[in-house]
Amino acid sequence: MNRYNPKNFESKWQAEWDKSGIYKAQDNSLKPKKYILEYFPYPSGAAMHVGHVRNYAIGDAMARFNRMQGFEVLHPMGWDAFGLPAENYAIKNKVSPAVAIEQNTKRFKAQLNQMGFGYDWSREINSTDPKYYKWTQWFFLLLYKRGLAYQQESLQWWCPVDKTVLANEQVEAGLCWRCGNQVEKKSLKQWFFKITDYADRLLNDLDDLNWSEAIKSMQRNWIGKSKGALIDFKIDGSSQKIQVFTTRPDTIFGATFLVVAPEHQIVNLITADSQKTAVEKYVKDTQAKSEIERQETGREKTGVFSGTYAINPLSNEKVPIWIADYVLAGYGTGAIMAVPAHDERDFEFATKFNLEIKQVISNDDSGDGFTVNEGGMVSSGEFNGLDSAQAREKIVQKLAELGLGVEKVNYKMRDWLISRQRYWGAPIPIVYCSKDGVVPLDEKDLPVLLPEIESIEPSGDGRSPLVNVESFVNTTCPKCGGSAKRETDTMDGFACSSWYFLRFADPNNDKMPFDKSKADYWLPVDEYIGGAEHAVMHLLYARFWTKVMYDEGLIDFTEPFTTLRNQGMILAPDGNKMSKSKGNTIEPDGLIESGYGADSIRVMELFIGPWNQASNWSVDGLGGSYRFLQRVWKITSQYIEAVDGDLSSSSAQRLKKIEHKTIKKVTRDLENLSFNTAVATLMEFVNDLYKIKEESPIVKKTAWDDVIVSLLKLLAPIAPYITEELWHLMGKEDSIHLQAWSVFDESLTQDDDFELVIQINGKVRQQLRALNSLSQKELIDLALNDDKVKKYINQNPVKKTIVVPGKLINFVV
RNA sequence: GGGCGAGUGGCGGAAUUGGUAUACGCGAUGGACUUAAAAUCCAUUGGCCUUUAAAGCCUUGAGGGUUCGAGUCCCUCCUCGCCCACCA
Repeated sequence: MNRYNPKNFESKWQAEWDKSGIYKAQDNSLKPKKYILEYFPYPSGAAMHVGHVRNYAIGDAMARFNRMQGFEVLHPMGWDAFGLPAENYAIKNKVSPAVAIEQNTKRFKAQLNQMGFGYDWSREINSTDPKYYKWTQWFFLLLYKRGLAYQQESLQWWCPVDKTVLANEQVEAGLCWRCGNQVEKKSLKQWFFKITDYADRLLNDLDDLNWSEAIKSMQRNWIGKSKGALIDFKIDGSSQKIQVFTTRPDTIFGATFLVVAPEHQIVNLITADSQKTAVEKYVKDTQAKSEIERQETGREKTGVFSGTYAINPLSNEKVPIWIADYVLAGYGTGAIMAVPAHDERDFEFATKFNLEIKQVISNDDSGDGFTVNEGGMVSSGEFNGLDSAQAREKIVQKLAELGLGVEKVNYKMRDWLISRQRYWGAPIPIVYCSKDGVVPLDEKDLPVLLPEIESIEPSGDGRSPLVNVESFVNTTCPKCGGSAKRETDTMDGFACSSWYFLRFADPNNDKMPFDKSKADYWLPVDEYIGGAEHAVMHLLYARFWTKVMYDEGLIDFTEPFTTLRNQGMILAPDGNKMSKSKGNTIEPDGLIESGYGADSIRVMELFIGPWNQASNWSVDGLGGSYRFLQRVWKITSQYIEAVDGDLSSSSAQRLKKIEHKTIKKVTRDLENLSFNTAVATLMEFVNDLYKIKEESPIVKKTAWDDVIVSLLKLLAPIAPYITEELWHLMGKEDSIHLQAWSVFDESLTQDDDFELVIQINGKVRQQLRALNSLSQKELIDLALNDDKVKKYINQNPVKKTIVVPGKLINFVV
């Protein structure tokens, strides 16, 4: 047989697997199902590098392992092709996005195929296909129908580089999540999805998900639920009032001033003439500050006195009203009651501007009192002596009686802004009629096709390039039949990815987005694999849509992804993130071309370290993976070519034993996603086989049959090509990937004896072989008769003897 | 500042319920094969330690504790990574 040369057979098997359709998932299977999904990729201009590949290598190993274990596996792939990355690539390269997407998907698909990933390509979807986005538009109408899509004019995040608005989730520390440039605020009329209606459910249902705590806490943090109260402060000498939100109504007697955000509408009203110039200047200065500046931490507090006072509703004290940008206009009511004695920020502000600081909670270890969170109420009138937690309720009760306060739950999460002033997205299925106003389209009018146009560059005037396409804009009103204009904004790409996992269950349905029975069979996704970067975007949106679909009765489950797996990043050998701009990407294509083959890369991706930890790519390490596969090739071909003969029964027994031990260990490792140790175990297995072969040469059709079959099967999920090739060289029929997983016999994994470790005072001093059948007393006698042990005990009396059966003895002397 | 996670050889990393620390791989060194190289195969490879051997001692970020026994459990501290960050 030839030497191991992956070039000789990898593309052959790709074609063969494709032809025989071995990865097709059956909708009506009697087997238990397993839906394994990797995030569907953006087919951007940059090809996939070995970092991206890891994601798919993990999913593919899981899919193959589960298939061999008897599950009906759905492992599909598609393209998240709408959105800025694809569009920007198209603009930069002066091609139409549609053409760019076609080229890039082709390239990505070829890369996935050459890596040997087993997808059910009969279910391939593309979010830019009208057959797909028809249903994305259908979901828009569903949300509209359910009162969850609405239009509103307000200040929005605007990216001046990408020339579109962005959702809250898509702005990271004042920067656009896509291009990394500073965003601005711009007032525009926009479409929103009312995700805030689902805030509580999105929060509560997290508890039962098998997701990492990191991602769950990111979502909890993002939803940002806090319980508190709305409290009205009358403005002194006016009938007007200021409403504040606080989580600590118990501290109200310590509220020595109010602070309102500079953007608050009431600012003009409360500004006294004497302070007019100062306030106007402050408000203007604030506007000039970038979002980044405003969000800088450790920044010194700034603010200005309005010149007016409010009345504390319980203490009836006159408290000054200040204007400061440390209060955010968009959260709560945009105004706070400041309690400097018990809030660090208020304390800092009060100290700087010499405002009164009044302690209202104290406890025994309180010191100066300013750090006390909970304790007994002081200086709080009738509430003195109460515990702060109790006072919280009593005070809200009292305020409610006075008609000045009410309990309130607040969320940091805002509604999801989904309009984009860009060309490359699914058109929003809405028309504006001079007679009927805003009119949603009928389902029969879907899809609203995205017209092919020449200039797709956004103008930056807050309108999408589609406004210039008259044939698109001018239409008729579905209600009155009169002339109407289409909405020209397109939907956020995240709308497309909020339901794609359902489409895979029924990808070619042209009557419905999916058939309910198919969705209920395949969904929820059992294993969802991808990076952590989607924690508060895609993963929150998809959960929201799923709940809406459940409420509409389209599906019977409320969470889309039962288990979420965030794989660790593969970094460049220098430890940096791989990126095209840094020029440090390593693509699989070249490695395959130079002879390593896809299997070596796959072994390396999984062997490099725990699947959920970041690792640096190593070219030397890849050589090690290749050598391992070569040894597998060699030992298998020696077995195939061997001449029949005899094998000593002790060698046969040894083979059997290591085979079953290996099956046991690898099975457990794959169940636990411990791919790196599974590979290590297989390497040890092969090393052992070499040793045994050395002692007694391989003979055919004896103990070696099962051993080699098991070796190939155990390796198949990780290295599908070499195992398939060797499987067929052995003369086997069908694909190895459709075979049943090897099972181990527990009794065959047991040894007759074990290495007894003998410790004296906790230090290992001797190791002896001991039979499993020995009693504790016999073990102790065995140990005490050993010369070395005798030497260490040195005739001292043994105070204590600890025997761990099957493992060790510790003598305390 | 808050949350989550992690610190083990020259490097990536391994270690069921506390029970032989350093599996497996890389790198390195020596050897076999070869005219030579590559490839392959074999051996060695935590530190004190410098040629070998024996013996000993030390070693899982630092310090303490529990225990017959701690990488693993508890306390204090240090460092790094990721996420969030003036959310009242």
